[in-house]
Amino acid sequence: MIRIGNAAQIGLREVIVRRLTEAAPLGPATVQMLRSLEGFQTARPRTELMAELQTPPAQFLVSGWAARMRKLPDGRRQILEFLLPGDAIGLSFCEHPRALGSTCALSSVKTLDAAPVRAAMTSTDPRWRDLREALHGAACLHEGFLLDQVLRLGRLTAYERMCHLLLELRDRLAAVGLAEGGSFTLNATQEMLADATGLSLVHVNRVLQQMRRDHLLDLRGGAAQFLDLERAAAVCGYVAAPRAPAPNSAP
Amino acid sequence: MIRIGNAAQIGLREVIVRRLTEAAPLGPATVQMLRSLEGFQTARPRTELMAELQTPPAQFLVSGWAARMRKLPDGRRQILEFLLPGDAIGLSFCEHPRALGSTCALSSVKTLDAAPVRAAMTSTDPRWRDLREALHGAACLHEGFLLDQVLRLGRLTAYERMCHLLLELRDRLAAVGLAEGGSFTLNATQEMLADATGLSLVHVNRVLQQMRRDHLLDLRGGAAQFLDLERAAAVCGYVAAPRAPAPNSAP
DNA sequence: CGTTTCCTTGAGACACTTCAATTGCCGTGG
DNA sequence: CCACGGCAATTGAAGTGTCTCAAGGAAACG
Repeated sequence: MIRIGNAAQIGLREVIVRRLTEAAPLGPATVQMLRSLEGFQTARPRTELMAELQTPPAQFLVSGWAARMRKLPDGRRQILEFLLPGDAIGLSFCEHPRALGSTCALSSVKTLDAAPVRAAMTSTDPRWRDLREALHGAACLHEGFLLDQVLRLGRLTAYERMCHLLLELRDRLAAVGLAEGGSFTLNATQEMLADATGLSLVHVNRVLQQMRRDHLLDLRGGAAQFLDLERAAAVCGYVAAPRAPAPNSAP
Repeated sequence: MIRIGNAAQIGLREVIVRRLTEAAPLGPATVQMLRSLEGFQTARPRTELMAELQTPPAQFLVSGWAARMRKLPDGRRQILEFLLPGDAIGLSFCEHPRALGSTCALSSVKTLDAAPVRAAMTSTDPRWRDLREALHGAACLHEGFLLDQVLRLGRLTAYERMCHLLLELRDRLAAVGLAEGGSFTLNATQEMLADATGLSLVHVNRVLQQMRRDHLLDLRGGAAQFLDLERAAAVCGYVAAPRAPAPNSAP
């Protein structure tokens, strides 16, 4: 990790606000606080952001992709979950450092120090009540994604798995303004997709080609585009995570 | 669900105390409170304890096994996680009801109302600080089990998966005094094991037989017994979850 | 430009699934 | 008491989804 200068990176903070707003509404004071966070860092691809069992320095991922993963002694790897811009690293409500997997940068990554947010989270200051609610909500969404991952790996075919995963990534990116319709930037190699879906690299390649032939997904370089989101969702039984809790949604 | 009379079921509450104590030490007042919980209910096998997306009445599972699961329209099912005696149902820190899966009884099940615990959890009363810590710790363990499940489904072979899962179940049961050495009661059919490991029923049967032939696991009826816990752990790369946080363990 | 990383393709092997049928085990009811 | 039905465990045989091994091409990078 290398400290970088205070360049014009105000825009990067916006993903944090968007990410938390989808979990619960934020007051102006909180938004102001998030927008004034300081302490950027960068990390190169394939470097470890946070080792297993380590007490984590709280950070927000503001640019690039990362992943929590576990490795087996014989070299097998499993990506437990992807971390996208706006996601927190080491900011769980669990203060116990547990073997929750090591966190690695998948692409070039920028992070922002989240110490003030951690402080607000553990305090009982009524000023940050909205923030705590939002972090709570975000943790719930997070757990939902983990359950989706279990379902994918356990009961979906390779084709369905890939489709389901890419739809989830698209949704999460769209929530912070990083996807336009079916289009988004895929900051991961096919090998990483393999480690996430529990498939072999070769098979991932074949599945992606099949999706292309089916006119479901167009993927060239890092640019992914779903050609028909509804059909894609139908193919793999994908249901979007509940977003910003609509007021008065339930009677 | 049927209310049952106030029979002599004080012993059942003990699993709750044990389960929480392994996460964080509890003061006498808290133990007293847990031991005086009221409101037993029973549920028959294969009945739904809690529907998806529903606001849950907080409960403790005190006897029998349950599971959180998701179902696909075509009949495929995936068990997301097992719920064992001492585990909480609908007592997460997430108050948002989200599609976290429906909860079903796998065997005959007894539950205990946890409303007082939920109240203590959401309050800031310093009396229940230890309880909140323990619930926190339990939530961390819980997340760890979910990550283990992802690793199993993604990167372990059928044989390893089964071994890994059964070792986890043994450990969790041992933590509340329901396993003696390698022996424990398996409150699940082979079909349920299949739904948990993402395998077919037939293959589960064959894997279990192979484990028996390897003198790794003896399984007849509901009685399971690991013949060599260390060898079993080595076979599948199992590492036990960190238990009761040993005081002064880290410098 | 050379080197590395990533993607692509082919062919054979095997882990696991599906289908189908049998067995043993209860609890029920005649 | 035995016949019955349902559920769980077991077994066999055939099919297939996915993996491994091996190699070639294409793009990215210094």
